[in-house]
Amino acid sequence: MRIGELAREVGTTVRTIRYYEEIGLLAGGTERVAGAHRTYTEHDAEHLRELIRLKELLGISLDELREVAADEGARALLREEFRDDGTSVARRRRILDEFERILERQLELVARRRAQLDQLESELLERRGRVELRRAELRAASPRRRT
Amino acid sequence: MRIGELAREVGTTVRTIRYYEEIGLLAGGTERVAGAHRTYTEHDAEHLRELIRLKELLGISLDELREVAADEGARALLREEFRDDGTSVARRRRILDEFERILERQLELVARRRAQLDQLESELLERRGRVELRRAELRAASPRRRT
DNA sequence: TTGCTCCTCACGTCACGTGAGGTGGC
DNA sequence: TTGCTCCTCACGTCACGTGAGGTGGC
Repeated sequence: MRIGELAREVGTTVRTIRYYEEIGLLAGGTERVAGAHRTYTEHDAEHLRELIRLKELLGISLDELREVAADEGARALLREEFRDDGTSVARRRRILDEFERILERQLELVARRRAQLDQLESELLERRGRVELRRAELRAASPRRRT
Repeated sequence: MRIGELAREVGTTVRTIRYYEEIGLLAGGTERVAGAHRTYTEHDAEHLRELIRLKELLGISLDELREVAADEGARALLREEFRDDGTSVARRRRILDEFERILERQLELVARRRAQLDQLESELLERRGRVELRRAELRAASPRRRT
């Protein structure tokens, strides 16, 4: 797939994808000679979608995102090692530990965001409650005639 | 309160506050002669805290935030009109309608964000579940000796 | 008077947007 | 060959960060 299709598929712009490649956040698809078209796989699309979602939802900078991306890259390597028949059980246990550590970190960021969102929502709901109260007072003080 | 204290209190920077004033998002506290110190009230602090929270949590641009701010400004005016003894009951009803419309709009943005966050979380949890599964498989295949 | 905080430019930076001018594949 | 999408500069923009040089209040 070419860069335009990738952008459409993950809901971003061509410029953003090129920029992420520029700052080393995204590998430039496969290696290519200067001026040649960039090509991407469905796997690249998954990866990018993931990054954009983390950035938008968790509100982290591209620098912080780079760390997450490094985690994801490491994850891919570890996954391969895990699958290799030659890998010892002890080593496999450590790989699983590492996977969990990465996931826990992301889950904690999600939890933190959710807590903030919950508080905002409860405040908005409380305000709406007060508006309803006023409305009830108005009804009690001067009921509207039925038509 | 002066700008430094305001910044500390709402968790932002002096520069950001000045910038928001520059683009007309924030009234510059009370009117002042050029070069004089800006002063703010606790009410200004509330307002700014609100704006920053909406921006960070809902991920909206300062342009969109300006609309919300306009809503908030309108709200302050309407609130005063509501309190005025001369305001008719019918008018008060319409003011309450307006308050609710504004709150509903913000609540919907919150709901949308929450849905996205929920999906991200469920995917992370599912991944963690798969890791746990692998771990169980390892234990079954080659149990670790008790020490 | 000394510190601290404030002020106004004004240039720098991050994360892209937006052409300009040119090349590559169905 | 015509369209479309792609390419590489490179300058513009948004939302601030970061000094430079100077003034104001406890």
